[in-house]
Amino acid sequence: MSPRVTMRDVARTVGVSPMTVSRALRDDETVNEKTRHKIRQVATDLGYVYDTTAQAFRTQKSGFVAVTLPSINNANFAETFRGLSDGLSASGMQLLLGSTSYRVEKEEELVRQLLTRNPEAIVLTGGHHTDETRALLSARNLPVVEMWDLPENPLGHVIGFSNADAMAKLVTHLAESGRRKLAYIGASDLTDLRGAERREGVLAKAAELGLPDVEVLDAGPAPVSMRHGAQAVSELGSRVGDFDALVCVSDPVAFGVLSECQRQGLNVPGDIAVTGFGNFEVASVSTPRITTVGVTAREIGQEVAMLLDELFSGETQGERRVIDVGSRLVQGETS
Amino acid sequence: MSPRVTMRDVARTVGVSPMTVSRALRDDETVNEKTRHKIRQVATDLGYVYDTTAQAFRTQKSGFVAVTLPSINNANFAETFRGLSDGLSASGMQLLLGSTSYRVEKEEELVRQLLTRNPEAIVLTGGHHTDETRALLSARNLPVVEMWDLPENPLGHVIGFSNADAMAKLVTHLAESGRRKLAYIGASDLTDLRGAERREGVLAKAAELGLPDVEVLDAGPAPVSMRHGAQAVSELGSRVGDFDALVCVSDPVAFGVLSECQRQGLNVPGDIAVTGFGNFEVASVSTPRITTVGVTAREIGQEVAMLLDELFSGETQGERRVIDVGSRLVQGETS
DNA sequence: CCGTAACATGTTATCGGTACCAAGCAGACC
DNA sequence: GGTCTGCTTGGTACCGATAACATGTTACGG
Repeated sequence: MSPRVTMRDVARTVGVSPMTVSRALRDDETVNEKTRHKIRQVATDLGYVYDTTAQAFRTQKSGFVAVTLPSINNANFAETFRGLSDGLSASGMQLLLGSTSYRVEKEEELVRQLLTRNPEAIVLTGGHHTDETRALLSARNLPVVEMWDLPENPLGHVIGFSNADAMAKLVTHLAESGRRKLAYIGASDLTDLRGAERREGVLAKAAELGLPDVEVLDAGPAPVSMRHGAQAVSELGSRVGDFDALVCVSDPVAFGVLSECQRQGLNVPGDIAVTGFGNFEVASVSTPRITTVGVTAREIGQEVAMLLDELFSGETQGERRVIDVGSRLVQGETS
Repeated sequence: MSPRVTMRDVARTVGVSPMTVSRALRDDETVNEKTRHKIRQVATDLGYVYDTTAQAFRTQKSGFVAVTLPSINNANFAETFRGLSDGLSASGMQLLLGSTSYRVEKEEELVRQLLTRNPEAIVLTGGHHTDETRALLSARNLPVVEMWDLPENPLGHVIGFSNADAMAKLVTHLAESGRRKLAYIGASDLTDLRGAERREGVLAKAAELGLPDVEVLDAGPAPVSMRHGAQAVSELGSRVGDFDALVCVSDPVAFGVLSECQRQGLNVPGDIAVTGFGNFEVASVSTPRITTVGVTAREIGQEVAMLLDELFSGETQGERRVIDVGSRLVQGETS
C-alpha cells in the first residue's frame, strides 16, 4: 500500500516548507496568493487529504461536539439534532452522536466514551444524570448544555422547557372543556424521566383543579410509541367508557390511542378526548387532528448551536445561560 | 487551567513506564495483574481520561465508521442507524453521522469532510453518487458499503434491495384486486433518487400489466412527508374520483393521503385504495391499516455491522459482497 | 552453574500537523 | 547608505499514545 500523502509531500513538490502548506490550506492570508494557489493545486493533484486527526491532536481541539439523545428514532429528537447540526455546520464542528436508550447508566457509559474523543462541548438531553456522570463532566473544563428540560440543579447551560407545565396546560384545557375523569397513558417504569415529569405534571394539575384522581395506565417500558398506545386502549376494553379524556405522554402514543378508539367505534372527541405531546407531524395530519402541546424541537437545536457558537468564538464568558423555550397548547379536534 | 492528566502522570505516580500504563489500560495480559490493578486504580484516582485522539493518531486507526443518511428524521433510516450502531458497539467503533438532505452534491461535500477524519470504513445510503465522490472513495483503500439500494455499478459492498421490485409487488397486488386507474404520489424533483426508482418501478409494472397510464402527482420537493401527502390529495380536489388507487412513495405520505381522504368523506378502500412504502409504524397502527411494502430497515443496519465486523477482524478478504435483503408485501386494510 | 525459555517491563522513535519564534527580503523614509 | 516596517517564509519542538525492539528477571532442566 502506498503511504499516505502528507503535507510534507505537497511541500516538497511545490518547493516550500510544510509550514507554508499548512498555512495555505487553512487559508492563512499571510501566505502569498500565488503560492497559496499553487499549493492548493498541487494538493489536489497529489490527492492529498487533510488529516483532521493530526490537527486535533496537535492543537488539542477535536472539532467535535458530543451529543446524547435518548433515542435517535424519535421525530422530535431527530429535529433537534438537525437544528443543532445545521446550526453548527458553519463553524466546522462535527457532531458525535450517542444514544442513551432513555437510561442514565447508558448515558454515563456514553459520556465516558465520548469524553475520550476530547469534545469541545457536550450536549445532553434532559437534566437527570448519574452522580458519576456529573462528576466526570464537572472534572473537566468543558461547556455542558442540557436541553429538553429545566433541571433544578443544572450542570451548565440549559435550553429547555418544563414538561410538567406543558402537561398542566393540557389538563387545564381539558378541565375547562368540561372533562373530569382523566386517564394518563405513558411508560410504566421510571427509565423515561421526562415521561415521569409529564405524568407528575398531569397528576399535580388535576389535583389542583379538584378533578377526580387520574388513573395511570401502563403502556409498557420506554420508549413507548404508537403501537403501545393502541394496545393500552385495547387492553382497557370496556373500561375505556369510565373516562372522558385520555392524556398521552406523546403524540405517537396519542395517535395509537386515537386509532384504536376509532377502530372500536368510539367517537373522538364526542365520547372521549385524546391529547398528546410534542406536536409531531402525525398530530396535525391525522383525522381528527390531535390536541397537543407544541415544543420547538428544531429551535432547541438551533438555540444550542447558537449558544455554542458564541462560546467557541469567545464572545460569551462562562456565565450560565438558562433559556426556557416554553411550550404552547395546540388545540386540535380531539378535545 | 491545570494541564490534562496523561499516561506519563499515571506512570510516574505508580512508578512504572508509560508503556506499561498503556498496556495495562488496554488490558494487555502480559502486564502483571497486580501492576495492572494498581495502574487502573491510580488512573481513576488521578481522574485520568484516555485520549482516543492521540491513539487514533499514533496507530493511524480512528475507530470511526462514517455513515451518510439522506435524512436523520426518517424512521426507517433512523432504524438502520440504530441497527448499525448497536451492531458495532461491541467492536468499539464510533459512528460518524452525516446527513445529505437527499442531495448527491451534499453527499460529496460530506464524504470529503468525513474522509479527513480517517474513518476505517464508510457506509453510504443509496447507489447514486457524483463522479467526484466515486473518485474520492476509490482513491483510498477503504471499505465502502452502499445500502438501501442495489446499484448497478457498486463502489464496494452492497446491502440493499430493489426499490423498483418492491413497488412492482404493490402494483401487481393492486391489479389483482381489480384496481385499474393508478396515481403515483411522490417527490417531484429528481433529488430523491430512491423515490425516483420507486416511481419508475410503478410506471414500468403498470405498463407491463397493461394498466392505463399512471398519473404522477407532485407532492413537492424531497423529503416529502405526511403533510405533503394530505396536501396532494387536497389539491387534487374532485379529480380524486378519477382514480381507484393512490400509490405513495412512502408510508408517511400514504398516511397523509389516507387521512385527507377520510376528511373528505371518501371510503378507503371502498372508493379508493391507498398504498405506502417502508412498513413504518404508522402503517400498522392507523385505522384502516395501510397496505405497504416491508423493508427490513433495522436488519440492513445490522447486516452492515456484521459485514464490517468481519472486515475489521480480517476474516473476510476483500471479495465484494452483494446482499439483497428483499422486500415483502404487507397487506393492510387500505387495498 | 549455565543456557534457555517465559514473563515482565523499559527505551526510542514516530504518527502529521501547527504554535512559536526567527529570519529573509523588498520598499519607504530619513 | 542605513534603518525600519511589513510581508512572506522557514526551523524546531511538541501534542499523547504505542509499535518495535531491547532488556532485565525468574524458573527450570540438564
